[in-house]
Amino acid sequence: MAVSSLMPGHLIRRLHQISSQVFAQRVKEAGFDLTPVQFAALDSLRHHPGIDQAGLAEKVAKDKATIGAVIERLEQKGLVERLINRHDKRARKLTLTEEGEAQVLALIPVVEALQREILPTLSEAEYQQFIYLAAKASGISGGGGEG
Amino acid sequence: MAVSSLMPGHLIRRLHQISSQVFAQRVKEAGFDLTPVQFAALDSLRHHPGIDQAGLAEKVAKDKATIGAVIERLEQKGLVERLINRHDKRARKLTLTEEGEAQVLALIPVVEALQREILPTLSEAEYQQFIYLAAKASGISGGGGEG
DNA sequence: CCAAACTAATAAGTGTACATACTAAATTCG
DNA sequence: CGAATTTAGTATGTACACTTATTAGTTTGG
Repeated sequence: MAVSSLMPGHLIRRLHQISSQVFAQRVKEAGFDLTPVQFAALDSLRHHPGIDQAGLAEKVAKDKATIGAVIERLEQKGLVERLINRHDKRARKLTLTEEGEAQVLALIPVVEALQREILPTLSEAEYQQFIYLAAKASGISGGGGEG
Repeated sequence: MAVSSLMPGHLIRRLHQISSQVFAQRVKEAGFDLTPVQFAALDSLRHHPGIDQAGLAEKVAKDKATIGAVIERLEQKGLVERLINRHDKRARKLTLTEEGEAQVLALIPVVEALQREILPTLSEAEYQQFIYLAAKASGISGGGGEG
């Protein structure tokens, strides 16, 4: 078989695709129109109201140019408000609109439920092991604490 | 912390980013200019010369529209040749050029070596476990065979 | 044989994702 | 205070990744 097939890089790309597809399908079925990144941004915003784009970019581990585009679309959908910070006119304070908050709250159980479907062939023990390894590898939790 | 942070979907996205970045850096250092997908396509082509775009799309688990664009770029770089199939004028037979084959062969050890760097914080046992779980979850190898 | 169904590839449109370059504003330092 | 640096955000360009629609060619069925 091709050299690359069993390598982490290739496997991760495949999982990323599967994950995106499951997410898109379930969210659409639930009657919403949000991508994984848009949901992550909204969820992060719910926990950090008033954060600026650079701060949000760091929270969701994305480029600031990417986040700019994501926020742009969320603003157009009326889910996020962008206000210039009085104390720093370069920065924009981001907050969820009522509609934005309503959509995140409605989607949280949907998103939680679909996680298991991303890895349907893993047993429960394997699923937990995967989360542990992926979290450790991605630096989110190297062995306990939270950031 | 944000609801989404410890979910497979989010973790997989982070790993995908890390993977892409490590790949880009190491390949660039080695003096080449190929993305992960371009490498995967070339490697697959090495194993299946004369395949058409739809077939290649299936091999690397990508959309045929995506593969069309990837092949387009590889053709422009002179790494792939695209010839209309005599027996089916809709299809294009893909083959590596000499330069294309040379680049894949030169990159294989580089790509193999960088895999470990994608997951540097995992122990060797954890690394093997991750590959096993990811392969099982992505349907590439549920416990042995090849696809 | 020819219309209908199917298939390979391209085209167009949306959404990440990142690098680089640029503008504007804030901070630092002499 | 004013120049140099840093920072926040936007703009541009490249590269995936997928959906839907279209074009061109092939196969099938009546």
